[in-house]
Amino acid sequence: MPELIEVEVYRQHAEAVVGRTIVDVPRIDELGLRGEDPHDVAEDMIGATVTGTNRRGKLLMLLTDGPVIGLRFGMTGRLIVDGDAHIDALIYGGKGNKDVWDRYVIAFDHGDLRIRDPRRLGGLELDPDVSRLGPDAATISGEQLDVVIGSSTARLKSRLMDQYRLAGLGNLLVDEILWRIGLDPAREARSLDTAQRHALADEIVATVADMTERGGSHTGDLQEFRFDGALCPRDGTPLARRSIGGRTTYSCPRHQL
DNA sequence: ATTGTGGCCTGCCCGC
DNA sequence: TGCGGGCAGGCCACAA
Repeated sequence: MPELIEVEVYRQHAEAVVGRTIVDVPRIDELGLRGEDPHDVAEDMIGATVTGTNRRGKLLMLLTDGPVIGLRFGMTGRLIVDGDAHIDALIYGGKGNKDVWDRYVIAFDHGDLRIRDPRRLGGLELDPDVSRLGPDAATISGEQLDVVIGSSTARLKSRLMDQYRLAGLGNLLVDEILWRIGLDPAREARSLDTAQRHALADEIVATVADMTERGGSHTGDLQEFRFDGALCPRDGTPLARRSIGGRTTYSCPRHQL
């Protein structure tokens, strides 16, 4: 579920643990450690005091006087601070909420922080290489997006979802943005002229801001029409459902060109 | 190098 | 009610 918007909310809630010291890592899911040894990772975290938080795209970081703790949420991860699960409205599937899905638990001198992730596609990485991520989509400028798109022959949607080029956009946000601005997700990225690239950057920023205000990535105007046979809420044309870049994609064949 | 594909995991929903 | 298939808002390794 989490795209940039949700992760930013997680970051704000994670601020509550600034100043606390890690005393234990009682649960750590080996699957999301990129091959690192769970015991070693836990040992490196214990004793560290959290000094702040940061976010780049969908990557949440806990800054400490030791390693930076990078947290990823995959498709279904949620952040729970001191037992309080925020963004309940965004719960994957609508209801599930079980302790056994707590894949990572970081215990502090008081309270704890956990990642509850049914599908185990999230992860934890110490000192993640943030420089490999593109600029954050929430504040992307026209000039920056011009670089992101460059002369790429990839499909526009794929380029916008490439976290190494532009960080933060997921499947839902990209579909919403391209629907709003009227661009075909399947067209070649490089086919956008300069004016279109600048307009698209503005649309990205505006859409992220709008959906943040509304309450999340799932609150877009297109969201409720993401099903087979739905009609475009703007012009009534049957929406196209395609797989682009391996992601299910909805678009309007009439006004997205 | 860039781009596209498949797979990882698990839970849920739909149709039989 | 039970079961199988398909699907899911992310990311990575790998192939062409």
